[in-house]
Amino acid sequence: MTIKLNNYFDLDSTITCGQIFRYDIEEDNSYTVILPDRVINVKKVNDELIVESSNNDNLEEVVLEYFDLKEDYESINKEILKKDNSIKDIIEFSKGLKIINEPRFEAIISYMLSTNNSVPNIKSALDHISKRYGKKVLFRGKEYYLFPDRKDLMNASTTDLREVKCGFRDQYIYDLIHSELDVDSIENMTTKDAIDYLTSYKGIGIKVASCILLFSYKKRDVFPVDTWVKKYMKDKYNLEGINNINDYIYEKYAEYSGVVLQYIFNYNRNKEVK
DNA sequence: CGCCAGGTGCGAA
DNA sequence: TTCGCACCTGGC
Repeated sequence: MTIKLNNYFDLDSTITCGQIFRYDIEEDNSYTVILPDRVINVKKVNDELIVESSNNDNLEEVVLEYFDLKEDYESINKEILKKDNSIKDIIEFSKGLKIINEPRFEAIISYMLSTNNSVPNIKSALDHISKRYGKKVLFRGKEYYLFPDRKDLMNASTTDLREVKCGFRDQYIYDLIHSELDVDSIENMTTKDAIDYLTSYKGIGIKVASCILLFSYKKRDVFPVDTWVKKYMKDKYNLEGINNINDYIYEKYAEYSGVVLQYIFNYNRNKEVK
C-alpha cells in the first residue's frame, strides 16, 4: 500500500539513528522492520511511503502510529526554535526525524539489555530471544521472528535467558517478567512517577527509564543522558555531572528535551555524510 | 591478551 | 550522597 506524506519525513534517519535495533536495510534501500504483530518493508519515494506487510490489518494506522506521523512536528520545531534559536541549523538538518513509538514490553527489555552493552550485542540478544520465544513469520521469502509477549517469556528460566545472550542481566529480566509491573499503568503517570516506578526495578536506572519513556510512552520531557550526551555536554559547554546536565537541558527545552536531544544526536552523527 | 560498549547495583567512605 | 568497581558477551 502507499501512504501519502503531508510533511517532512526522513525515513533513513528515523530508522537508523539508534532508536530501534531490529531492522534490516535491503538492497533497494528499503527497510524491513519487525513490529509486534507483523513484519513490514518500507521505502520512501518522493512524498510517498510504500509499505508492504506480512499482515495488512489496519496497516495504514499502524504505520502512522509507529513512525509518529500523526504528530505535528512542524509546531514542535517552531516551539523549540522559540526556546533556543541557536540550534536553527540542527533543526533544519534534522527536520523529518520522528521519534518512533516502540512496543512497550519490547522497549523495556531492549533498553535493559543496553546496559554496558554494544548495539550489535543488544540486537543479537533480541534476535535470540525472538527466535526462541517469538512467533515465526514468513515475509518476502525470508523468516522473521516477532518479539515475544511477556506471557511467552513466563517460563524462561534465568539459565534460558543466559543462553539467549542476556548476560548478567538475566536475573533482572527474569525478576521483571515475574514482577507486579503493570506496563500499561505507566501511560497515565507523571514523568517523575514513571521514572520512580521504572527505576524501582533492578536493571533499570535513570538512563534506561528515560529511553523507555521517550521511545515507548511519548514522554518528550525525558531525555537519556548516555556516554555520548555526557561527552557532548563536556566538549561543548564544559558541563559535567548527570544532575547538572539534566538541569541544563530541561531548563532550556522543557517538554521538548527528548526531541531536541535526538535532533542533536542525529546532526552530529550524520552531518559529515550528507 | 586487555579494553570497551547507548549503565547499573553494591558496598565503602 | 558520592565514589569506585565488577559485570555477560563479542569485536578489535
